[in-house]
Amino acid sequence: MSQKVRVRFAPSPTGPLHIGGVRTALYNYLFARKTGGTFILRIEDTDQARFVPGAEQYILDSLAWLGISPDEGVGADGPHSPYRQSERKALYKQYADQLLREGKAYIAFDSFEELEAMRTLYESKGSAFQYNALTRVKLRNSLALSKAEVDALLASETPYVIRLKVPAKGEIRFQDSVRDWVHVHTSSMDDKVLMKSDGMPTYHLANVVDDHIMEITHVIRGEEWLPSAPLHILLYQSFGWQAPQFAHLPLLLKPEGNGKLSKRDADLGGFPVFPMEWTDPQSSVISKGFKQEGYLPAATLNFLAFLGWNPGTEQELFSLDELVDAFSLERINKAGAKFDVNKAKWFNQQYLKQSDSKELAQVYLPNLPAKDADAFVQLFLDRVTFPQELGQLVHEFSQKPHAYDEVVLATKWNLEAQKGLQVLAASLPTCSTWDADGIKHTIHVALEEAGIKMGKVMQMLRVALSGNGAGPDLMISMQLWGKDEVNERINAALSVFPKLVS
RNA sequence: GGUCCGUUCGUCUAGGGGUUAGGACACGUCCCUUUCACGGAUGAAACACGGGUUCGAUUCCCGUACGGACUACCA
Repeated sequence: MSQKVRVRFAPSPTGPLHIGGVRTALYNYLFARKTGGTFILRIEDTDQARFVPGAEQYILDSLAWLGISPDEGVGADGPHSPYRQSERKALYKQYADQLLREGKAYIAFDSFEELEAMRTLYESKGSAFQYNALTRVKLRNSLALSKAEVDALLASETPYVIRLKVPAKGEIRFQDSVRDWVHVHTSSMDDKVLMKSDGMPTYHLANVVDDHIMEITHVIRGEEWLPSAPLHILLYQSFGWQAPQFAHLPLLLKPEGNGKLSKRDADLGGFPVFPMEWTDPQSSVISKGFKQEGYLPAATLNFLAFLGWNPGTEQELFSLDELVDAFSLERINKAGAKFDVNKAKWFNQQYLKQSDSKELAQVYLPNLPAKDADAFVQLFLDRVTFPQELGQLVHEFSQKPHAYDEVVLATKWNLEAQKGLQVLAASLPTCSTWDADGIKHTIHVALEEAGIKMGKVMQMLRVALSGNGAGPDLMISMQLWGKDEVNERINAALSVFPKLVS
């Protein structure tokens, strides 16, 4: 297989893109970049009933936000246009007809109701109904019915589907990049519908036809597709095409308990499972998005990349380029990975700290003079997980305290502290150089002259100024508040504290 | 139920016939710091179970258990 690598991400526009889908897209992207191949986006909208307006644009926007946009496909165009399956409708019928002609598929007239009845019947007998070599002879299809009957049904425009005639005996095997050899007996597969009665192909047919036509070399998709992979192999064989290399990715599991990660888990856990915020067009319900929650694209990507893949080194922080460089299909794990918000937050923090403070200032503190904003960002950057916390922190910082830490007050407020604050109230206004060093010097000198230890006063000073017992560097904070504001706050505290404590 | 897939610290994982089973998140302790955060150090913490194969198995094989996915004219 020395041909050029072509991979595709093929979501269906049935709602917001799930974060597991984003990871699938990422792995496809990484593999394409790594191998110098092409990353294609194909929209699989063959289910007319589940179509959700806006979902396709959402997919495009999400990939763009993360910087993993397709090279070819919807939103990028390319030699195999169109890339929306609904617009390729006519194509699939030809291939289904080909199978029909060659006796590898057949027409089935069974209605939903009839099939449902079969299922309940089998269920009552404790087994599961399968449309296969054993049962098809007794059902309403072109294999069981006479030619005249079939023609009559066709003439009366009875709805029908086209089903694949799965051989009664045989074994399908393929070598998955993640799981190695997988084999399955055709007897356990059923005659899957290829063409639906509405004239649309099912996923199975459309995906195989398109992957072949679009010269896809590697199909990298979620593990939920593993059970139908043998069917797809069988289709490739039926057409006489070479099947692409498959790689079935481990599932993303819910953080608590077991099972596939769902939107419900996200709501419960208070974290997003969608890359961007999504408003359901029907219910207007809003779902959280990584973007809006304050996750940086690079952090999101890094976090996602490590859910099911690992470079084998001890490096944890990887830029997109580094991920591309380190990525390989062989290092993808087999077992499902639980989604851990803590880890996601940690990644975000790491990337946030590496961010340019001026840029953050511009985006998150747009109303402040650039110089101040930058100083604030530097003061608070170590203490936030998400950038939007910066705005909140700065807002609180610039407000006069409306409450004072009671615990600190109760334990640290005494005559010595009071005297210390009085000393500072008197000496700080004389500070000639109002910057962190100058302030520190002034405080040192004043307290030393008064014979008071720093430790006895400093936390009270912090409470007096901010109301809080803990916070960022006090000297820099004071510099940012400015001399007048600091004095006001100290004097206010001096008049309030005695009352609060008594 | 059937088919398929999986199982190393709580979580993400490295490793792979002989290791003190390594790292990261979270957690504990200590250091740094006037405080908190950051950072640094350190601790507790894992090979699901049972059989083989082997001088030796967490690693290979087979079972069992547990978990998951799929089982639609959905993808």
